[in-house]
Amino acid sequence: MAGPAFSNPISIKDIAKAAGVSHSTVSRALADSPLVASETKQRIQRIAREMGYTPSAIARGLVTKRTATVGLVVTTIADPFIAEVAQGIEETALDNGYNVILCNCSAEPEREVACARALREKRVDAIIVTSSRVGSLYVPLLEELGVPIVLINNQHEGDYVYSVRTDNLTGGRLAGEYLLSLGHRHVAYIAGPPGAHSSKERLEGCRVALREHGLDIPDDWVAPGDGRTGGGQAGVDFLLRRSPQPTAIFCYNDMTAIGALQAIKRAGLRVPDDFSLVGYDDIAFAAFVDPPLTTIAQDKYTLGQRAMDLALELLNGQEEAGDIVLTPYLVERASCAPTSPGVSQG
Amino acid sequence: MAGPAFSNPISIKDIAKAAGVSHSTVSRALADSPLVASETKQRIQRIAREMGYTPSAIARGLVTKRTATVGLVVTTIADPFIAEVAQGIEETALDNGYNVILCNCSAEPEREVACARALREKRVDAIIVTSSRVGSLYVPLLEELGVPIVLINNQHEGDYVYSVRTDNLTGGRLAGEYLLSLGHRHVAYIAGPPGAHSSKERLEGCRVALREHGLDIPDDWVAPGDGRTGGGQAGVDFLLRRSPQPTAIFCYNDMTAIGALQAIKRAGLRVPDDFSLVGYDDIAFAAFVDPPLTTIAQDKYTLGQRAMDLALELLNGQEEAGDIVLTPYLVERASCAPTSPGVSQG
DNA sequence: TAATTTTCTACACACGTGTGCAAACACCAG
DNA sequence: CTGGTGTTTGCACACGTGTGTAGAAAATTA
Repeated sequence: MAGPAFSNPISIKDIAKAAGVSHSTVSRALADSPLVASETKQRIQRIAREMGYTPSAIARGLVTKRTATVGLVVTTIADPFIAEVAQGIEETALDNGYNVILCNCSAEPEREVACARALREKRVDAIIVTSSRVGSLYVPLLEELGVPIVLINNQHEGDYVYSVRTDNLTGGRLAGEYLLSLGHRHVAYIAGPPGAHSSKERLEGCRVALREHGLDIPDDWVAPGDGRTGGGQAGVDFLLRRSPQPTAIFCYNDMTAIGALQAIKRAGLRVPDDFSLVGYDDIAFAAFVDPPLTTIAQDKYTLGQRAMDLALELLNGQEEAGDIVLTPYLVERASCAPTSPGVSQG
Repeated sequence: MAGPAFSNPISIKDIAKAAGVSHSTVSRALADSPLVASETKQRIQRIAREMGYTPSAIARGLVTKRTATVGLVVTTIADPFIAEVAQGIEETALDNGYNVILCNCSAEPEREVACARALREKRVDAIIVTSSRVGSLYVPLLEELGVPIVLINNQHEGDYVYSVRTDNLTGGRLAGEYLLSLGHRHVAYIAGPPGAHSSKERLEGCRVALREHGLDIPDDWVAPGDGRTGGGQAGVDFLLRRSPQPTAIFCYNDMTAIGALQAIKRAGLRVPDDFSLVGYDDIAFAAFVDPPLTTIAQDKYTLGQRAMDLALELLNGQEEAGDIVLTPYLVERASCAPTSPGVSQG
C-alpha cells in the first residue's frame, strides 16, 4: 500500500542542533579542522556517528566544484575486452575515492549525444572513452565541458585529450614474426571495423615483419570485418574464395578469430592443420575455444588502471605523461602450427 | 606547462544578467513554466542556447532531492552474464533520463562497505544489486539509506527490497527433462559458488524432473564448484573419480560448463559422446565453444531492463509488482546426445 | 589589574537551482 | 476614474556543505 517512509538523511544542521553548536563548527569538526577544540571535535564526531550521518556528496560538490566522479563512455559493456578495461578503471577509481558513471553509447549518434549531455550535467571531473570506433562526434562535444578526457586505444588530436594505448604496430609485428618463425609465407588478415585505426596499424605491423623477409600481405588477402564473430566468419568465407589460399590468418581481435575458427570448422577444415590462426587482445575466452587461441595479448586491466591514474594526475594538476603506450606480447596456445617440416624461413 | 584554463560552466545567473531578468525567471523559462510570457521564454531559451548553457544536475539534485542516478552493484563487470544484464539496465536508465554508477564490489567486504558508502554519499535514487553471492553484508547497509533496492537473481527479505529473477526451479527442471528425453538416467550436477541459493534451486529443479521418472541425483554426484571455469574443471575431476560415472552433467552455469568441457577433453574423453553437457545462462560464448553448448537460457538483457523498470516504478510511487519472475528456456545446441538408440525413458 | 595575544565559535555568505508569495503591470468592466 | 481580475516578474528563502571573518572567551603577558 503506502510506500515505506523515506525519511530524509540527516544533515550537519541536525548534528549541530543535537550538539548545541553551529553547523559550521560541525562542518569543521568533521573535516578535522584545527580550528575546533579537540574535545568539541570528538564530541561532535561521536554524535555524528551515533546519528548515522552520511555527508551529501552533491551538496559538497556544489561548493567544491568536484564531484569525485568520472564518466566512462563505452560502445558496449557486453564486449569482454571493454569489460576488463572497465574493471581496471572502476577499481582504481574506487581506491582513490572516485566513482564511475557508465555510459553505453552503442555507437549510435543520438545516444552519444545523450551520454555527452548527461555527463556534462552530472559535472563529472573527467571522462574516459573506450571506443573501437574512431571519429565519433562526442569527443568535440565533451571537450566543450572543459574537463580532461582520456582516450583508451584511440588517437585523437585535441587540447584536453590524453590517451593510453597499446602499441598496435608492435602487436602486428609480433604476430607476423611468430607466423614467420613457424614457416608461414602466406599470411592473410581479417580486419576490424571499417575505419578503425587500430586495425590498420596491426595490419601494417604484420606487413613490416613480413617485408623484412621479402614477403607481404596482398590486398586481396585483407578481408573486411567488424571486430566481432560475424566479421570473422565473413572474413573466412571471403578468404576461402581466394586462390591461392593463405596458410595463416591474423585476425584483428579474438572475437574475429573465434568467428573465423567457427567458419573454418564449418567448411570442414581444421585449425591449426589447414590454417594457423592468431588473435588479438587475449580475452578470457581465448583460452577456452578449441583449439585454444594463440593471440597477441593486451594488458586490459592495466590499460584501464593507467587511464584512471592519468585522469587522477590531470585532476591534481600534474600533467607530465600525455600519451601512455603499453607493449603487447604473444601468448602461445594451440591455434598455430608449423607449415611443414624443413621449410626454411629465409 | 600550465594546464588549460578550465572556465566555470555558465549558470542561470549568467543568463539572467544577459537577458536582464532575474534568475528565477530564467529557471522558470527553461522549465517551460506557464508563469513566464512566451516571448520572454523564447528569448531566454535562445540566449541559453547561444551561451551553451548546461544545467547543473548536482545543484538541481540538492533542491529536488533527486539525482537521476541509480547505483549498480556487481561482483565483477568482467563476468559476461553480468555485463549483459548491466547493458539492459544502463540502456533502460538512459532512455528514462537516468544514469548508472557502477560499483565493482568483487565480493570483498571492505570494498562492499566502500561501495555502500559511496552510493549513500552520492544520494542515488535507487540501487540495483546483481550478485551471485548471497548474504553479502551490503544489503542491510544500503537499506539504511532509505532508498529502494532491486535485487537481480537473488532473494532477500527486507522492507525496501524488491527483486527480478528467472525461475531457477523451472530452469533446472527443463535441463532434467531434456536429458531424460535423450534417455539419460545418470545425471550429475556441478554446483555454483558455495551457499548460492540459485545453485540449490537449479539442482532441485533437475531432481524434481528426475524423480518423476523414479530417478535422482545422488549426493556424491553433486560436485562443488564456484560458478567459473575453474569450478567446472574441478567438478569434472571430482566426477571422474566417482564410480559408476554419470552419462550427463548439468552445470550451474555456462562458465562452469565451459570449464567442464575443457577438463573432459583433457581427460581424453568427448562431448557429447562420453558425456552430455548442459549449461545455464546462454552467455554469448556458449555458441562458440566446441561443441556449441546446449544450455538453459536466461534473458539477461530483459532481466536488467525489468529491474530498471521496477526501480523507476518504485521511484514514481507505484509499487505494484514486487517480485518479477522470468521464465528460462532451453537452447539446444550440440553438447548433448542420446545415450544409446532404443533406450526407453519410462 | 589591565592590556594583549591566543583559542575557539558563530554569523554570514557562497555554490546553482527551484518555488511560494507578493508586488507590479496590463487589461477590462462598471 | 476606480476597482477587480489576470498575467508576468522579482524577492526571498530553501536545499547541505564549506569558509572568511568578526567577535567572544580564555590564556598570557605587562
